[in-house]
Amino acid sequence: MQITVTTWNINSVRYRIDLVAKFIKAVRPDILCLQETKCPDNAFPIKRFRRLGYEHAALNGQKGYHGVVVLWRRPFESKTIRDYCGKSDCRHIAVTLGDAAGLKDPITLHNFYVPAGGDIPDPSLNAKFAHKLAFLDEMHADATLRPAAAGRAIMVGDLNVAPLECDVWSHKQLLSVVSHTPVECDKLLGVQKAGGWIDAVRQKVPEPARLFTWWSYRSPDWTKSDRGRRLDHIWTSATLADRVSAIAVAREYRSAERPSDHVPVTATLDV
DNA sequence: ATGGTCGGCAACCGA
Repeated sequence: MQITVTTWNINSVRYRIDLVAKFIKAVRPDILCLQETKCPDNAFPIKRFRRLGYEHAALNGQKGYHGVVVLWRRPFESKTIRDYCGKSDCRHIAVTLGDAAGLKDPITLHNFYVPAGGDIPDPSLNAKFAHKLAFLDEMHADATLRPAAAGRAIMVGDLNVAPLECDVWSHKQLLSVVSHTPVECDKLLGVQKAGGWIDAVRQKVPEPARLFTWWSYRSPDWTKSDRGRRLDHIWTSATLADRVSAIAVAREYRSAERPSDHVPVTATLDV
């Protein structure tokens, strides 16, 4: 069975619902993972997604900030929400795809929204950066994020770290910019290594090819300078790594009317 | 070197 999985930081799902619908009609992903929905569960546009073909939704939203969701055309086996750093700020949701959807060997799918970390890359001066580092430490320590032991798994999301030199427009100029500082890059790669995760995107677009998924709202013309970063990720357990047949970064959505600052990233897998 | 732009929600927070 072939499935396509999309991850997209949508920066308000209600504000950009028509753009999401346009993407769905064009790409028709089986599973859609959104971050920064900024929408409490009781206000989520569930009917619109149902009309677009997604009968099943696993929601973890709140008012105003953060929020993640997984939408699927088929039923989930189970849904799990984990809180990190003692906060219930809607940055994680996991679902299991299994029997009910015709999958003999189940797959756990994690959808993350890692804290951005503020501007100052010093945890003693900036509580938001300290929170980001602690969040990555908890991910590292989380046994449920170790598919090497637990079986088939996919991890997607806005991880808010561009870990490789070719994940940013200028490695040197971003060394002290939050999202590409060595400490957070090391921690994210540590999470990856501890779980035996394979970076599915970099498997298809290997170093040193530059690849970005986010461009700041603050640059007046993002296409001219192309000063982007790869903050959005799709990882698979080693058992699924050779099942990834394609990766697509839908860059053109950054040029949409009223765009998100992130673009959709889609993986195609034979499961 | 600095400030630049978003969305939520109604003054700033978080990004």
